[in-house]
Amino acid sequence: MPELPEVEVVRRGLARWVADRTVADVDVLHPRAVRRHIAGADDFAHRLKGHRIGAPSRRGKYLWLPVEDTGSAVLAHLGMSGQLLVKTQEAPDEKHLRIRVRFDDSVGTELRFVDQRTFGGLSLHDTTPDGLPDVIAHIARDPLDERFDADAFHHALRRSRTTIKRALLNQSLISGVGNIYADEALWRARLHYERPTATFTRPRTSELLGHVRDVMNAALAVGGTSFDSLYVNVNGESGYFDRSLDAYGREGEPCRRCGTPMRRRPWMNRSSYFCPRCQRPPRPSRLS
DNA sequence: CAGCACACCTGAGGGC
DNA sequence: TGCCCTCAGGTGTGCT
Repeated sequence: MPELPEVEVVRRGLARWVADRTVADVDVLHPRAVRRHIAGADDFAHRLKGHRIGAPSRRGKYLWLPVEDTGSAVLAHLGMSGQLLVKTQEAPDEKHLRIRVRFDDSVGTELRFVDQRTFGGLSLHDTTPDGLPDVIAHIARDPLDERFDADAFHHALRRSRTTIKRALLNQSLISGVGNIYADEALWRARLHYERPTATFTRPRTSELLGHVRDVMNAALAVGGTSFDSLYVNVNGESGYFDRSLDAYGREGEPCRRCGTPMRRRPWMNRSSYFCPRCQRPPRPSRLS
């Protein structure tokens, strides 16, 4: 599942292989891939055709490509299985090819949006004065953004009657963290996923944020190393990062700190992985 | 209004 | 062999 580091590597690939090229033609092969573009597939294609693509940006798991001279941008979310691939025009279509973008140049490559489970998609939106697509104005800055507001995040934790993993996955408080990196950061911070946030001290919040950044930077470092070689990461063919995970998916395997078998618990229609010894559950609270 | 459940998808994998 | 069930999970929506 693409989370922030994966999306950032895709963004870098787009900056290298797609920015500054002019769109010749767009094929939407599956309507669901543009479902967030309310005006429909034909409108999406028409509004891109003939326009030059600017430098890609990212916030959390969203990335966008400015469409020059239009005040709009192509917003992309990869969902759970989406990939943005740069392929030669001769390459055979992928089984789950949803959108193809051809360019008006002689480079010989095209941009493809491929998505098996169709949770992701592309859409065109007006941009706010600071260049952000209007529909993601509610998405918080991510922890790798130098303007991420750690104080605001901490105060939101204090204010909320929620638990820490819910807060980490709440993209309006902190963006870019998904189920995998949430479990990883909580394991590193020795925090149980159901710990209430209202009592977090500032040092505890800071330490957790540090672990979130560390685990993301580690993934980014791995993904960033091979990104120059080909289109390896922008096309995702080698899969997502070879993550060396300490918590996620390790049910029954020994905790890498204390050796206690890791556990998996159903949680919000997904799973939480944790060490029952390092990450003690909070005492039941009478606060409702 | 905050918090939470649920719909949306498809393919892999396990049980029988 | 094949059918059915479960699981994977980010986001927007709608309900309490």
